[in-house]
Amino acid sequence: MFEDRIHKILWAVVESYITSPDPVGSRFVTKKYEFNLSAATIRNTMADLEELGFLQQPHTSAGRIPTDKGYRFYVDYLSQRESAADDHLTNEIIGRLRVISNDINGLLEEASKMLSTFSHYLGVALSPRPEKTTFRGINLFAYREGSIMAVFLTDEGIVKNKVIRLDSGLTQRDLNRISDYLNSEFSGQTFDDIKARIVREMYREKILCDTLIAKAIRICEEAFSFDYGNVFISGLSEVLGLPDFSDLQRIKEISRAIEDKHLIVKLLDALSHSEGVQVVIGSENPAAEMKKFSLVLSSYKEGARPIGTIGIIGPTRMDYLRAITIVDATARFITRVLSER
Amino acid sequence: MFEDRIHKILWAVVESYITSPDPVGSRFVTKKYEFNLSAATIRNTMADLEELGFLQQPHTSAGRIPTDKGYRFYVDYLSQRESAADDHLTNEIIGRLRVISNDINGLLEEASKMLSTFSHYLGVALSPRPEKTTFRGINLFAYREGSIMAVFLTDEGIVKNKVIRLDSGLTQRDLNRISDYLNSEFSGQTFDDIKARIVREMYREKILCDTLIAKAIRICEEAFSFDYGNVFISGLSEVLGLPDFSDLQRIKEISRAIEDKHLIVKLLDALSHSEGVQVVIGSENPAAEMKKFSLVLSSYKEGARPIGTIGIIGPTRMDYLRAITIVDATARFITRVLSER
DNA sequence: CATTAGCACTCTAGCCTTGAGAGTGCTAAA
DNA sequence: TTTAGCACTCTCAAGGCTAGAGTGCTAATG
Repeated sequence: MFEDRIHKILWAVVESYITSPDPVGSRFVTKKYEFNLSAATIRNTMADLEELGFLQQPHTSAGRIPTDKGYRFYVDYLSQRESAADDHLTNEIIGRLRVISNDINGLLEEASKMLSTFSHYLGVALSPRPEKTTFRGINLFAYREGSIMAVFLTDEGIVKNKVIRLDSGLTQRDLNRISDYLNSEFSGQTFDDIKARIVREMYREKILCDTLIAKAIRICEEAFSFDYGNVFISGLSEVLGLPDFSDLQRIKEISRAIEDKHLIVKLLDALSHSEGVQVVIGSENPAAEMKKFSLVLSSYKEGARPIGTIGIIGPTRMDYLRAITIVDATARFITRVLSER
Repeated sequence: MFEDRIHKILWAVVESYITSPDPVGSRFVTKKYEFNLSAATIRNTMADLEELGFLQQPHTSAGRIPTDKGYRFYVDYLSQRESAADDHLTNEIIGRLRVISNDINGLLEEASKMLSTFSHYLGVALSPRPEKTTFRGINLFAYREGSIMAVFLTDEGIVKNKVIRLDSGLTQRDLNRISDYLNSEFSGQTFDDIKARIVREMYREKILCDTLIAKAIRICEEAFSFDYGNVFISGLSEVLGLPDFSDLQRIKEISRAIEDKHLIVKLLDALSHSEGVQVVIGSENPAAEMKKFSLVLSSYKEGARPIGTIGIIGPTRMDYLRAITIVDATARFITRVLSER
């Protein structure tokens, strides 16, 4: 498995600690893993590992626990060997998700619940990043005096609505004409593309000064500027059962993270660019509030384009193998559902 | 204020306990409230109150704390005297809410946050009960093979979308005709009314057997059957700071309540029928999971019709006066916003 | 020279005791 | 009817003690 003894032992310590939250001592290692070495030798090696920054002691004369660097070693090794596909687990997840999969937000909400029930950590699912989705249709309604309600539909099956303030006496007929125009013109393009085009068009129309079209474009300008999408976070009660969250301080930290959805969105958006499942361990985390938690993330795609992110948030002492399997299976499944039409 | 000494003392105990979470003893009452009675007398009265079920002792030789019945006495008295309008608080709430108030879901989400930040308890806001809202318009899109996406707009400014499975080769033109028909036919009616009418229509159309209309009605039937609306719950981190939630057990209870939004919806829906602010204390609560918490609720209305509910969830040891003021102000404000068009 | 056995040392967690403090209930006096 | 007094009860925090686990170092071993 490993060549160096030092790696074997580090691996053993991490694995053991992940399995049960007791600091692991030298004697324990000799018993559970058969290295044919005495406790004293293990002790020396573990002292080395501590000096190298892979392990630490909660206090003198307790066993050792991994540092973030230690977990990193463990996870990197996990990733190296071909992903140990736990087919049983994968199938179970897919089986449960298959039941619903009607509209995408429902699917994502269910996915976040699934992620949490299977992992016993927090499950997170971000709806597709608005600017990456493909425009399908728009409807405009005269909503109140001076306000228009715009309702979008995207290819991904997302419905978004937005109130636009506009001081103009547009009738419902005008609005219908505008929306017909927009639908024929922009349907099938991503919002990113559309925005770029609008900027060009605006310039042209300013010169032509066609009032209706000009107004239409003004509406677009507002309508197509999006805030973040939905975030689905589940599993708080799941997490509270964990030994890692037995003290109030940590509970407060995690619950603050849950309430501050904006932070989560930014974090996940920032991190999820690379291919496949990504693991962020404790202090590797860019956000200060998250430096005590680990993230396991993956993007789901439409075709080849990654459009959104799902993942798991848990303590650094996480069952990474299981978490990676779960996240991977879920992301793949969502990707498949999105391609199936 | 009260005539009977026994009431005076009960009031004092409840108020004192609400102010700070220490069981209140007889000596403490004599000092803080000037009854010109000795501790011994207070003691006797308190023993009486315990026998009557208004107070209880956590253990022999601790002070007394109110039972749910004790709180009920306190709240009933609060309601009797004309609602002590804390104008300052009311204005502050309204001022903060005024900023947004664009679409109703945004308003409700903000309202739930406001309820929690002002009260330091959980803030809850239910979006209007779907069947009570007024239908404004519908749009149908051919979504996938065998599926139709229906998007509704209500007078209240809510957008709802629903995927309808239908194995029929309806073109987008057909769908447009159907939605035009529905819009002209049903616009301005509540979903309750519409449902009733559909049943009648269905019967007629079955006989006439006009395929398009028949299909339209089939769509309606599915489209107008709603699940619950949105629920917005905020303030978990707020609540965790409270002395009432210093032990893990209670935290788990409340977090389970937050995750089980369905329960909250059912509970609030079931309770909010009467006029004005309503207070449900601990064991008065119909749901077993909620018997340790108190609710302060009020409906918001459109015109005269109550269409949704907001409220506060907190421990039974709650600052009821403040909570009532906050809930009342918020509900009134939402009602006003909904009328302002 | 790497490995191991042995041993003294350290630190925690749990348990018990102890004493202070708070509050009660009861009785007898005012 | 109210009050003063007093013995009693119970909790909570602090201190002390022990058992247990694990370490680091040293000297012996193959």
